[in-house]
Amino acid sequence: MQGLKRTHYCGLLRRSHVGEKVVLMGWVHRRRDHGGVIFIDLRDRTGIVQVVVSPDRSGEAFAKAEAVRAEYVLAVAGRVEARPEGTENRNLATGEVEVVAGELRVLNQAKTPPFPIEDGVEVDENVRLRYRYLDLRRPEMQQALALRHRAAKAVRDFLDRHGFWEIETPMLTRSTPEGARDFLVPSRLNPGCFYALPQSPQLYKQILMVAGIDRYFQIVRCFRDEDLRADRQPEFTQIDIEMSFVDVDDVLELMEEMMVYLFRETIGIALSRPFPRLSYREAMERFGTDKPDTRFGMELKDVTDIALKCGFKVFASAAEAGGQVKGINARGCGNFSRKDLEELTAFVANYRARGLAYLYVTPEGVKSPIAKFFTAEEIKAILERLEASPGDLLLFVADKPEVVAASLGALRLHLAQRLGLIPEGTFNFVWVVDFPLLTYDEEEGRFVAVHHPFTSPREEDIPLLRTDPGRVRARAYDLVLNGVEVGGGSIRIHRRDVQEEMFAAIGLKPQEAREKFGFMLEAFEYGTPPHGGIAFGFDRLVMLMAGKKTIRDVIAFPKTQSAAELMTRAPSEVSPDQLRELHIRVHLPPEARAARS
RNA sequence: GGAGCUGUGGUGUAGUGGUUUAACACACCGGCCUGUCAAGCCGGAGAUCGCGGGUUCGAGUCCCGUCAGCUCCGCCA
Repeated sequence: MQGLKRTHYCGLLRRSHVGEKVVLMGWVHRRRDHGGVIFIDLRDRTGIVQVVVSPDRSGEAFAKAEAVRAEYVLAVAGRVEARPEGTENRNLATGEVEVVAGELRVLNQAKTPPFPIEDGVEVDENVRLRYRYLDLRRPEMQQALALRHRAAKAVRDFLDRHGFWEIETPMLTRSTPEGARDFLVPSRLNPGCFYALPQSPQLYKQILMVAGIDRYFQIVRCFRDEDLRADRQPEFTQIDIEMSFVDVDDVLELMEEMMVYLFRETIGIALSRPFPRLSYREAMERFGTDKPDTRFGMELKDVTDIALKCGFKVFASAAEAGGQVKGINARGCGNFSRKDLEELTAFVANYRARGLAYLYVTPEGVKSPIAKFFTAEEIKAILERLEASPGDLLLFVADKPEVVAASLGALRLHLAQRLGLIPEGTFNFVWVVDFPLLTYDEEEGRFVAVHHPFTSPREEDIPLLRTDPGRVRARAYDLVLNGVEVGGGSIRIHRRDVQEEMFAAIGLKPQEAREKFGFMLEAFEYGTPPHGGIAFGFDRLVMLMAGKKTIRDVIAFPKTQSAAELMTRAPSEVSPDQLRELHIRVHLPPEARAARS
């Protein structure tokens, strides 16, 4: 830096610094050349301060400033002065002062950036990711990363204070059945064998409980080779936690405390405890999802009983076939057009709903093509059930329960967004508890674990494992924030016999179980404490705290939907030598081969 | 695997139900300018419209395919 040493950060200069000689280092945010005087907004991660370069103060600095361009890296030595009366800038934290340059050095030049380095830009994400180092210069991105850092720090501080040890677990692990697709890593020293990157440190953290660690946590990268979403990346970060000698309430209470601490320390939000709890069943019934957004109403209402006896065949037959008919009240949407309804119908079709029935509620009664199929009493009952009043629009789906829940649950969110019903800046936590332990997978033709195969069933439901697996309730819990699943965990099975029953219930033969999880079963024979834990999606938490819509905005170097990293252009092909060493031969399908050439 | 949206100078957009020098703003370059802070004024350069094919006398515009980004379904214990 040509002998200069930075004394202050740009964004932190205040009136109290007036008169001080300072040396600043930073990037040229903007240059305003008035011919006789040049203003340079100098930016570092703390913010911006105005540097004044005048030929009256330093002819040499002025000459250099004339050649300076956006994003040049400068060192500026000068004096902090109060801005002349009337030239203060209230939009700037440093707006009361300016630095009058005595000396200016260009530490580096810069090409013109491909997009402006400022907040609120709507640049193609392609371009942002390709030039991520420029994207990350934008103040809002830096604030997001700073928040992420503070959040991690708060979590570490809290857990440390509560006796948790942060212990690292392997990244090169064994591939296990169940769950997401694994990322595999070939082993050079063991030809034909592969490691898997961890989907989570699940097994290790339970083993740590067997090892008597008592309280463990880790802020840890996890990998799942599945398709991406706004809140899903192939590698993501979990706050992974496990505790011994605890039951559900112990975990939930401590984790609530942690959330309260986290939100207060990072974004100054006071959360109130305890967080509400909903059973899985109630969540599905009222919101059509196991991760309900409770920031607004418009809950699903069941009218299956009315539908069963009504003359509308679509409703009646769905109800008779063991399905459901449910509706939501889109309040004040009586002005929706034919076209609006077509759009909504297309929307629910995404969730395999075959149609969307509607009733306009007017002062004169209901208006709807299906109204004629209902008696006056039935209409009255429906209006009461949905708490309808004139001007409302009632929307119904009749189908299998899963389809009704998925489509109306999504429609509820969609309408709320469209109608602006979702209050910004509020944080509604809710625990969802009493998940089913198992669910039947049609494709696999067997029961699969809803959570994971180490989740403990409720004690009283253990006998059902053999007789009626679908009815077994799990000692599992999810933490949901504003409709986003931010965490989930369970009390684990700590007895070998129960674990074996569980494996049997998911159709894992004893021999397979021994092959895949033998180490675990063996460990469980050596004195395993009752234990349980939870893992939080750290990216999702930070996303919500930062008010972002995608976790990409709180990850320094995220991947695109096709799992590519546009800056380094990963993934890439590797050399034949590398493959040979790993004993791997690539066999591409014909269409991929065509695309390469 | 599937559905939808987007793709036009560096960036963001406009672009007639088909034909001219493809328009605008910002950025960029040059000039002027001593108090601006989205500085201002004057001038200039810069896009064959993601890519490929088709229809047509003629395609940024229509059709088909493909690629990329995004949102969603499936998938994600």
